Amino acid sequence: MGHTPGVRQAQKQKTRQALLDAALGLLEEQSLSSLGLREVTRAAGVAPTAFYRHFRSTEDLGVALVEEALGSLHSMIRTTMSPVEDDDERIARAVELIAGHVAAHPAHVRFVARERHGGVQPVREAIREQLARFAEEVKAELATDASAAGWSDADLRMLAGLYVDQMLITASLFLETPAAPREEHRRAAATATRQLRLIGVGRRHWLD
Amino acid sequence: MGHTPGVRQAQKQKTRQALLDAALGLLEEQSLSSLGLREVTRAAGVAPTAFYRHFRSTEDLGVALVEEALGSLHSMIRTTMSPVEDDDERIARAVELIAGHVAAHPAHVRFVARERHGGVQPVREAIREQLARFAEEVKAELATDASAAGWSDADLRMLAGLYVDQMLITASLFLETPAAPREEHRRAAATATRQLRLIGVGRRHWLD
DNA sequence: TGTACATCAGTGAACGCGCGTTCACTGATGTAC
DNA sequence: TGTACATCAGTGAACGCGCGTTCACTGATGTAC
Repeated sequence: MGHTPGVRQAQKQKTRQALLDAALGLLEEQSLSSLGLREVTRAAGVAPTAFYRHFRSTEDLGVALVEEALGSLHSMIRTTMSPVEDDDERIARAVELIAGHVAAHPAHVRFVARERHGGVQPVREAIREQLARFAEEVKAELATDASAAGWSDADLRMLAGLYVDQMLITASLFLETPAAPREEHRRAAATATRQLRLIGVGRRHWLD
Repeated sequence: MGHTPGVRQAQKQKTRQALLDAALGLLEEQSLSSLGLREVTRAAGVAPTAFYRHFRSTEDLGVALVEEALGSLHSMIRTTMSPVEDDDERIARAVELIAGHVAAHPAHVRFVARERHGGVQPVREAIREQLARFAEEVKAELATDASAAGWSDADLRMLAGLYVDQMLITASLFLETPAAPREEHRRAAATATRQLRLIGVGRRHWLD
């Protein structure tokens, strides 16, 4: 491929992505703290020693996976949370959006759910930071809403945190309940909808 | 110790408990899926081969730990949830109760939070089953409450699930925020209180 | 454009180490009479 | 109570295996002139 500058870098990125993809696949059935370096390179089709050109350890790779996984969750949370939650139609759309995201990126969702409380401290910390950032954004959007008039800063923070947690709970629920058994999937969606509705009711009457 | 029957059995139980305790301690800083058999026996002070007299594998030990950990959570959930949640004083007591339980059994709480979505399927399943049982019990108690008149079965199930999830979220929050920095601990308690209050408000106006 | 040299992503052999599991055993505990 | 035998929780040696890490290397890519 001649003298084009960046070929080397592009190939390096490709290998790096192959390692991340291989690791994410392996993590569907185990935790990061038991993920082996050789296991990852074997699945990625490179020599074990190539790993060190990209990551210092599997922990380091885990932190990189957090960025990747929460990057994809990022857009979902914003879309889900930006409109008012109180309206039934909007709730239904939010639940569908979460279900769609889980169907599209099951491995990312599983990784975050698993490692949020997992055995690798730097990864837990990275997830905690990202989720705190999300909660901040949700809070900012809640604050612009008309129904937030009279809410204290702490109340808004609490509600934002509640929504972020609820979104993860809902995503986990869909993960445990794959689309295959349709009836179960519908029941999961119905439960998530009901829970968001109850939070919406509480929100509407918060200042009564 | 003479001819007293049961001495052998009692000593066996003692070793078994030593293995469980050692494992629980090691699991503060790693996941079950990376916990080693030799590691556990070393920490328990027995030969590696003694392990097999009690468990078939570390997975099997993990399932036993679920019983132990959720046995201790069991009583807490019942005490927390049995009275009406709407009253501020009751909410405050519930939050204190959770904080106290986390302070008393941090390793058990961490284990459940970690392995609920962890990499070991039989353990996830055992936790799922126990939490479903708790939710059933909470639902039954909610149903006896006067304020539950007019609630559908599905609504009660949803609310019970919401409370169980919320309790785990609160417990995790306290776990991440040890009592040491008093200010942080108070803020965690304040957040948990606010969230339960909002759920209570939603509950009171559910049938409006 | 061509040549000579530098860079560096990926290789493959080698290492020491701790792992899970097997096996025959030991000796305290339990049981039969 | 005493004796002879059975049970079985815990032992310790041994095994083959895959692990993470090191090292000197190779050869394609990049750069200087």
